[in-house]
Parts: sequence; C-alpha cells; structure tokens
Amino acid sequence: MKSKKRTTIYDIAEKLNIAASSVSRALSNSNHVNEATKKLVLKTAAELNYKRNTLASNLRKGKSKTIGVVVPFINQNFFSNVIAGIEEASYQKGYNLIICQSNELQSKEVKCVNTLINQHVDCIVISLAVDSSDHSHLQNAMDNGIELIQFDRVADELETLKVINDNEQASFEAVSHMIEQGYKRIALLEGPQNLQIFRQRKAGYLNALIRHEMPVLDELIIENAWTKELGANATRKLLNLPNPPDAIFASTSDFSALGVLEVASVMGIKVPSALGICGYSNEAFTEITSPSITTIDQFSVYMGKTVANLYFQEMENKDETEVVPKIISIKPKLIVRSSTQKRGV
Amino acid sequence: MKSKKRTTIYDIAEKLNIAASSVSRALSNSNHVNEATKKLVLKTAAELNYKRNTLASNLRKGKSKTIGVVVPFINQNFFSNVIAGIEEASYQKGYNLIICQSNELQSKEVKCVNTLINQHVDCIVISLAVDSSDHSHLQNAMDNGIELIQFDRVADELETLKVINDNEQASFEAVSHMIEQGYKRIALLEGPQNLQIFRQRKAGYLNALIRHEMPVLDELIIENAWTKELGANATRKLLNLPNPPDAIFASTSDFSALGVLEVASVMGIKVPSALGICGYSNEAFTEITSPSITTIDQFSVYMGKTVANLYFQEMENKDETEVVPKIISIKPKLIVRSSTQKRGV
DNA sequence: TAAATATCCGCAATCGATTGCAGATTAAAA
DNA sequence: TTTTAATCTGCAATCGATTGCGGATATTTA
Repeated sequence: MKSKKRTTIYDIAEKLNIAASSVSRALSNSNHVNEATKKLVLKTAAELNYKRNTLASNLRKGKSKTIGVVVPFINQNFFSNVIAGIEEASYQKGYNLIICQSNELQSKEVKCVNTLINQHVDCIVISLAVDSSDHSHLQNAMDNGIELIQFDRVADELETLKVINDNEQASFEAVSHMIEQGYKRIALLEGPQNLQIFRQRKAGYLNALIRHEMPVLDELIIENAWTKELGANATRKLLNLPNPPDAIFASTSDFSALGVLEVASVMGIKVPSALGICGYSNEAFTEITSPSITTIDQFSVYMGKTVANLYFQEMENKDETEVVPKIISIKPKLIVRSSTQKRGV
Repeated sequence: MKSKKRTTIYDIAEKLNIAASSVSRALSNSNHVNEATKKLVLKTAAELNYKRNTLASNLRKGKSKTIGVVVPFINQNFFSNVIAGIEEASYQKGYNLIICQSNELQSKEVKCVNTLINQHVDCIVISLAVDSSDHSHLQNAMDNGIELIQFDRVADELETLKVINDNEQASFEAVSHMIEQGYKRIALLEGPQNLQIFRQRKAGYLNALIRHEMPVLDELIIENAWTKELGANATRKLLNLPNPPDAIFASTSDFSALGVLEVASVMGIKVPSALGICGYSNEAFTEITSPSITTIDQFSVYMGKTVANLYFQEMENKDETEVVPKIISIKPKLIVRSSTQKRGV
C-alpha cells in the first residue's frame, strides 16, 4: 500500500494511445483538445484514480498557489481567528496555506520566512514577532518575487501591502469613554514600544487625555505589561501608590486586563465603582468575567479575509502600470461592558 | 522587483565553471565533493542569494517534507492548540504544515484531503468533521502512499495510526466525582453519537452510574447539546422538569457548560449547591467564570506533539517488517473547580 | 476542385534539483 | 615504477506537468 507508484499523465496517455500533452490539455480543460478525447481522458483519469502532481505543475508554471502565514503563536485567539479568515477566503480561490509560528522570536521568524521562500509560496502574510527589529528577511522575500502582506504588527518602513487596525483611534475612544464615565486618574499598561501597534495605542491614550484637558501622569504609565502576570504585577504597583489610579486601560491585551481584575478582586477593590478596567481584543472570556470587561473588538476573522482578498485583488491588477503600496485600516469597535460603567448606561 | 528570475544551481555552476551536479552535492553537504569546492559553492550561493527550489527538490525526491492537517475549525481552542503542538514538533524536524479546515462538513473535508493528496504531502493528520460518515477519501489518501494519522475524532474502522483521549475513563471519573459530592440526579448533555468520542463519553457516564448503583434516567439524557445555545436550551428543559436534575454533565464541551451556567444564573439556581456543573476541554474561560467550572483537560498541545512525533517515529521504523496500526491514548485529567464542590474540598 | 482557415494532436524543450554511472585525477600500496 | 584503491567530477536521465511550435486532418470559402 505504501509509496505505491501513482498514476501520471503518461499512464493515461499510454493507455489511450495518445500523447501526454493531450492528456495534460484535457485535464486542464484547454480548448485545444477534442471534446471526445477530453471526455475519454477524464473518464480514464477517474478510473485510474489519477491525482495531478501539484509539485510538478507548480514547478513548471512557476507559481505555487500557496500563501505562507507567519504569526507569533497559532493558538492565540486573535491569530487563530485571522488565520481562519485567511483560510476561508483562500480556499474559495483554490489557494493553500502554509502556517508557521515565530514564537515571538526574530530568529525563528527569519527561518520561517526562508522556508516559505524555498517553498516558492506566492505570498507571505506576516504579523511581526515582538522582538523583530531587522527586516532584511522580509525584503529578501520581496526580492524573490513574493508578494508580502503585513497585518496588525507591521514594520512601517517596509513598503508593502498592509492591513492594520486603527489602534490610535480605538484607544482614543476607549480612554474618552472612561473619562466620560467620570474616571479621573486613568493608568495605562503599555506594550513593547518597538511595535507600532503599542505606540499607536499609547498615542491614542495621550491624545484622549490632552483633548479632555487632563494631566498626563508618568507614574500611571507602566511599561511592558502585556501578559496576565505582568498586568497583575503592574496593578499591584499602581494600587499601592500614595495616589492610586481610579481606572486602568490595559492597552496590551485582555489577558493583561484579566490580571488587573484578579488583583483588584483580591485587594477588595470594587470594579467598576472604585476602579475602571478596559482591555483590548475582545477575547471570548471578557464577556463572562464578573464584572464583564469593556474591551475593543478587532474583527479578527474579517481581518484575515481582508488580507487574503487584498492579495487576490492585487494579483488581478498586477499587470497595471504601477502598484501603489496599499494600506487597509480596519476600524475596531469599542465594546462597553460592566467594568467601566461607573455611572451606569 | 517582482517575479525576477531566481538564482539556481546552474547559475552557481556557471559562475564557478563546474557542473550543476557538483553544486547540488555541495549544497546538500554530500561527502562526494571536495571540501574546497564545497566551501566555494556555499560562499557563492550566499553571494548570489541562492534559495533552493523546494518544489523541484521534492519532485525529484518524491517526498515533500510536508504534513497536511485537517480540522473542523482552526480557531477553536482545542484544535489551534493541537496544531501549535504539531507545528512545534514538525518545525524541529524541518517539516512544513499545510492547514485546512473542514468547517464540520464532509464535503469540504473530502476536498481538503484531495488537495493534500495533490500536494504530495507525506502525512495527513485529521480530526473528523461531525457529519463525516463515508471515509473513502481517507482510504484514498492511504492508497496514494500517504501516512494517515487520526486524532481525537477518529473513525474506528479505519486501520491507521491514532492519537486519542481516553474519553470513557475521563467521563467516568467526572461523573464519579459528582456522585461522591452527593449529587443524586445527574443529567447528561451528549454530542452527536456518530462520533466515537461522544459515544465514549456517554459510556463513561453510564458506567459511573451503574458502578455506583444509581438509576439511569432517560429523561436526564439530552441529545445533541453541543454548543452554548443548545446547552442552554437543554438546561431550560431539564430544570423545568417536574423532577429536575441536581447536576449536569456537559460532556460535549465547556461552551455547553457555559450555557448551563448562564441559564442557572438567570433562573436563580445556586451553583454548586443546588446544581452541579461539569464541562469538557478545560477552555481558558472555565477558570474565570463564577463559579469556576469543573472540567476535563485534554492536554491538547501535548496531543499535537504526540501526533507529530508518532509520525516521525513511524518513518524511522518504516523499513521494519510490518507496521502495526498504533493507537496512543492520552489520559485526560479531571480539573475539579467550584461548580461541582457541593460538599467542599 | 483548389485554396484558405480552423481544429487537433504530438514532439520536444522546459521548470530546478538530484543521482547512478563512468571517467579522471590523486593517493596509497605493492 | 606499476597496480590498486580512493576521491572527485561531469554527463545525462529523471521526477511529472506544461506549452510553443509545426504538422496533419477536417472544415470552410473561393
């Protein structure tokens, strides 16, 4: 059973006593082949359980109908949703997906990208690892004729197609909402500032404060608080300040916000009356904590579909004069829940 | 920049005035090539930014170093974790992953498998769609020399490698635990019985009742309650019985258990004192509901690693006489949390 | 009926890397 | 110095599908 030889177009050709090229044309439904032979070939192919060897086909045609995806972790909600979206759109176009995870490591990211180049993927879709600084591996992919699309965590300086969230706007809205709810001292848990998304979220926070003529207090801005544990640590530190915050915007993730909630709960601090909490991402669990957590929905599945469709559109128009690096920005949505409803609805 | 011609071994050969075969040997680190030329080739390859064309290599060698994965949904926690595990183990061995989702549809599952056959993947890893009944597409893959590994949702009659959970045992333990906590009327939310995993979970439930000399009450067994909504519906029905259950085992999923919890909460029924709840899968959220939900951990990432390593082991031994279809059973772990602690710890 | 066109079909090259085989060169043994 | 063995290298075939080109046949037009 194992590694039995598969039937090729030559087997079909031999059986029907015609040339392999005719078989090929029949199978690819070319119109340079007689309708009768076409039928015959198709019938014989089915009988012999013929499966086209995509490798050979791709080698000859110089394209693989494959999209490579590189994300930090496959099993993080946001990324698995984006991938699901990409898969859905790609499947309809007959494209395959090769998935890699960078584990947030630049070194592994580079290896993944190189593998994908070797695999002759037509397109690489990537969301950068947190410690990604040098981007020559991406330039390299482009130099090898691979379309590159960045999403969410993008390197601004690279001129590629991009699909991003309007992080600054979303952040601005979230903080404005908290201000309107009457919170006066809003702390920020920020992510690694080498990533643009976290810089943008910080900018939105700062803008909101300034717009509402509120002071920016450095002691309320905590760096690198982007996991549940780091969020919890940051919260302990914040709540033990002589003049603690009355709200915390966990701009990094909902996990971080969860850490905040747990610490508040342990310290007996009432949410949302004594402490407002806002997360980021709209993870499934934010709906079922008590109180439920206000957060920001990124439309991750839709984002994935957008990425894939952007590629397909680009392919259709690629013969046109000049391709302008396109950036699609998806507007995230603030989901107001209990954790910030100080003054009710 | 686009679709520029890539450097091949012929380019290197030409530049160095040697044969392409020597370049190939140098690049694959064969010992049938002079150390000096090897160095030279490697150097030149780097200079010309050479990338091996894996398609051509695979075509020639007749293997693709690629594993195809088919799951119902990529973005379901359990599956994305398994995939992450597979990726981790595969990456170390230099294997790539092609990911497909069947969307729980047999028809799409068939297409996915066929695509993977065309792609000449070396191995297909699959967890069946819920409506998967006919399995000729899988047999087909095997007939084409592809190693097949089923995990979690497996077709028993197909003689393949399998990695499964001991669902019956886990189920048995969960129900026994509830009995020991003093629950007397334990309902079962069961999943589609065409899937073995759900049959096994039901069997474990029944065994536990029998072993503890408790009656099996048909009115407490609800079919097809495997989503949050269906779980909620089932719960409403159960709790409105003249003689309602005092515990519900949502054997299908934690989502189903969440539906139970929400209905109980709305109806003002105290958990765990008036109603015990147990889920299945140890989704992240089960830890943070109030009360937290007792559930069963399936070690999903580990399961993925096990699947991949099973394949690699099999490859190493494949020349040995006869390969016995191996089945690896992973023992899940009951995670006791508040929702079933009627009599405390 | 002859000429012009359309429709099919097959030959052979091609995509890029690998590998068995044979010849060439060098090193070791007699 | 000659024979034998070891080490390199190149030639050419191969993996399976695709495609430009030219020839053969069928169809249409003059």
